Amino acid sequence: MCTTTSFRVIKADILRRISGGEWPPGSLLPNELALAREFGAARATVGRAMRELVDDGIVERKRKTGTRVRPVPLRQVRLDIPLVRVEVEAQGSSYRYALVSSESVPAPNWLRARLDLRQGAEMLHLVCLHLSDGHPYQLEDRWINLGAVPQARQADFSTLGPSEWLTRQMPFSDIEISFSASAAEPEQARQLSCAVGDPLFRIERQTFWEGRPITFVRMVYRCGHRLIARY
Amino acid sequence: MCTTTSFRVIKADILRRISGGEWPPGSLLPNELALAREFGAARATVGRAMRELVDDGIVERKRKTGTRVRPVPLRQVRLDIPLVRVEVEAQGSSYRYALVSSESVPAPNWLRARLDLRQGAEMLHLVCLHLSDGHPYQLEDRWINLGAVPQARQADFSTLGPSEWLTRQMPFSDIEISFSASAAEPEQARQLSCAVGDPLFRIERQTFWEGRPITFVRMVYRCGHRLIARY
DNA sequence: CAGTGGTCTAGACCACAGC
DNA sequence: CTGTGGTCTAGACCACTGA
Repeated sequence: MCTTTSFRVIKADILRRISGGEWPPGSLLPNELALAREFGAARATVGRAMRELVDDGIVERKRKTGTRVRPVPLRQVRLDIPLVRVEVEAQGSSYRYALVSSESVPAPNWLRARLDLRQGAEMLHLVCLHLSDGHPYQLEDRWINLGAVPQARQADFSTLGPSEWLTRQMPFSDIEISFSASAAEPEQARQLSCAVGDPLFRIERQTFWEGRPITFVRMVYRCGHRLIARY
Repeated sequence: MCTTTSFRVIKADILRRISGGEWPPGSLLPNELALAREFGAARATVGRAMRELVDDGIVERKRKTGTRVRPVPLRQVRLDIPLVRVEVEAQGSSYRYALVSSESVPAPNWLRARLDLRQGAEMLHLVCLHLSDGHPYQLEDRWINLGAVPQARQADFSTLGPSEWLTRQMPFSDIEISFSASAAEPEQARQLSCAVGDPLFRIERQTFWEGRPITFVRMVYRCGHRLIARY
């Protein structure tokens, strides 16, 4: 007999019994103490298995009420947001970066509304192209709040992309990200070598640090791009 | 003095010291025992704080080597994949569902390639429309493998959507999901009340259970839809 | 080999939610 | 009030990995 019982074994066994119908959706599981006795483990070990099942969206726990199988399992994906360079290199392609334009301008109104900037806030506006094996891969339209990140004035974005630069400057920021589809504008079509109006996959991301708006970026990918995840 | 030290406090303090530059990216943290002494906590408590920091992509741990701040923090999003009905209702809108078409056909070649189906595999092909406040919200193009889910023959999809039906039948399956942009085809444009060629946000999802292909679904959203997440 | 994290245990106390 | 999960502790042993 196996004397040591891993929380993984317990988790897997509980999951098996849920999938197998022994504990159908909505039903109540035995309490921690009972399970600990059954598995011959300490209560903390069962607790850890349970905590992971909660994280995975399989069960819900409430004090006094006990542990229930979720009536409908919570499906969730964990998406890694890699740097474009890493993404391209992971596909076995060569990565190249090009700065298309760079200028310092007052924030346009649409951006002020989105980032809650004061009127006339000075922004560094960059357009960058990321290439995979020499072909356009992603077009990056980047706005950096110079009031919050003044050192961006001195940065050289001709060789290092602003994403990489920013993650080094402010590695731990709060982010809102959105995924959508948009039609290629003439300038985008030119940069990405596609037709005007082509459907492009778009990611927009705005970043805050201690409540202050740091940057807004709109990334459009070459035609046909997909973001894939498993769970 | 506070006698009980929560792992949350420890986690927050370590995070603060990392963000503040005390432990810059790439640097080595003190070992668990030293931190436990410093915080006046048990080693397991520090361990739990550390485990969460690993989950959050902030630090890396290796035995013998110790704990390091990740050179570039791993950015990751956790996306909930709700049922359309829940998604619509969460926005405070009324949800309505309509079955557009339903037929049983052999799997077309493109689908056989994607799901690794044998030739002639019989599929239930459904087209469904999900409405928000009476307006088209999402068009669902669903294929169900009748060889793996024969009970789908008897199911009534005129009132209950296939997504909800399937999550009840096989709640715990393996899923591959992809996000992309596509141009509205004539039929899609008609159903979604948009123009042919309009850029549409698209989610494709294929589901397996014990290695067998269960279903493939292609969901296109009304024009302008965004999927939003924070982290 | 020695140092680190990874896990388990037994017991304790606490916090919350139903009754 | 009582039963449940949530957390902490002190100690132990194990597993990996680098020197």
